[in-house]
Amino acid sequence: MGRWEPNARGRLAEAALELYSERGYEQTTVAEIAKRAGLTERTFFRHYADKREVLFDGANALQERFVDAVAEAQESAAPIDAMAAGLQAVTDVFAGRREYSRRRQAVIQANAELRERELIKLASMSTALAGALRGRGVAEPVASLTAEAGVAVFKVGFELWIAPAEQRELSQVMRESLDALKSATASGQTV
Amino acid sequence: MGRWEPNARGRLAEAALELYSERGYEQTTVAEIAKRAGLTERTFFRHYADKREVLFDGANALQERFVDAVAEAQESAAPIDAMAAGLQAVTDVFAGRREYSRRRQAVIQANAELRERELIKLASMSTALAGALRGRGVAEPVASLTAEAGVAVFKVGFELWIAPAEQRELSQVMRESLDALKSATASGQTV
DNA sequence: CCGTCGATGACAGCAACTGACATCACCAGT
DNA sequence: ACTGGTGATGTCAGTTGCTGTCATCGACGG
Repeated sequence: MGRWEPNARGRLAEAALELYSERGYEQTTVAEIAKRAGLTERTFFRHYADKREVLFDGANALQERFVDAVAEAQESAAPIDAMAAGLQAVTDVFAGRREYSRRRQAVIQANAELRERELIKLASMSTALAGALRGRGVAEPVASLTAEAGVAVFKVGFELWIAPAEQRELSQVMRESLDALKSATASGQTV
Repeated sequence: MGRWEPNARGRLAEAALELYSERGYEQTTVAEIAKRAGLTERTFFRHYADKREVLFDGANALQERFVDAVAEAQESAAPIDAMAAGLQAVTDVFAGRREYSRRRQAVIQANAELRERELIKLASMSTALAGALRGRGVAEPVASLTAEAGVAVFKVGFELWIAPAEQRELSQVMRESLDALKSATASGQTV
């Protein structure tokens, strides 16, 4: 049985998204995913820590890109502007994947456990971003708050981008999301 | 066996926090929690949806208080200032419970599943707060972003408040956390 | 005294996840 | 060509979170 097709991970991820879409996350068993990928349940758990993780394979790459861009932003840039650079950098990870993103997000939003998992990925990003900001000399709690705010902008921007009617580019939506945050947190104005 | 001591829920919550503290969340079985509370495993699941939920009994009350305060803030107040009112209203839920909060938070931070659950509670708050802001006439995406920012301020402020050496009042820490956010999101400054 | 109702116990069962061990293809070194 | 090691997989048994179902018991109103 040492014979194996390449790309086992990818086949598992694909099979999982299909099944979660077709019959729902809870109604899908890991054994079914494994079977569709031509593998066994045990092997699924060797590739993914649990039934949720299979939907979040790209999270690491996304976080790295975000963090690196923030860390390498212009030295003179204010924290919020370093975040802006990160938000722009992250944009092209999703190039040409709007439809895929919609499918995946629909599955996630339909299930609380999956939403939990997404939130902890975002929280991990936030922690890492705060670290990057500290590396730029930003003190706490400003670093953490800026990171949280940046992740909020990403989250809201992304959701706008995958909205049914939306046509604009992700990078533009992100810019507008960031501008909305800036205006919202500027006190003494009625928006 | 219809005989039952009052406060079954409370006893379960207490037993759970104790056991999670003593031997860790994963090393504790639901059967053990139930036994310490003088009940059976089945009864545990009648009171709490799952093994995590037992630590989040107060989440509803907290959210209601936050949301109500935002909804009832001065009509003329800008969104961010309505959030400030909410943040202040929420502080006295924790009055005299700093030590308890530390114990509970230590358990949560030590386990990823529990952190996930906490994050989804905060996300629920954020959604509800955005709704309250919309009720005040705030448009999207400003409402969502303001809500997310407010929750971030709460989260960071709370963590500062339970830090080992911290002595200040929660309401004061919250104020400072909010001020830090405002300065952080004001572009064109080096902080 | 009776019937209903709410909280619980008892039991069976599913599915997520883990540990341990065997198997097989492949590859490097001899 | 033989050999030993390595990595990916299969197999199997077991624990535990969680659910459905039914029975039991005490309280309470009539």
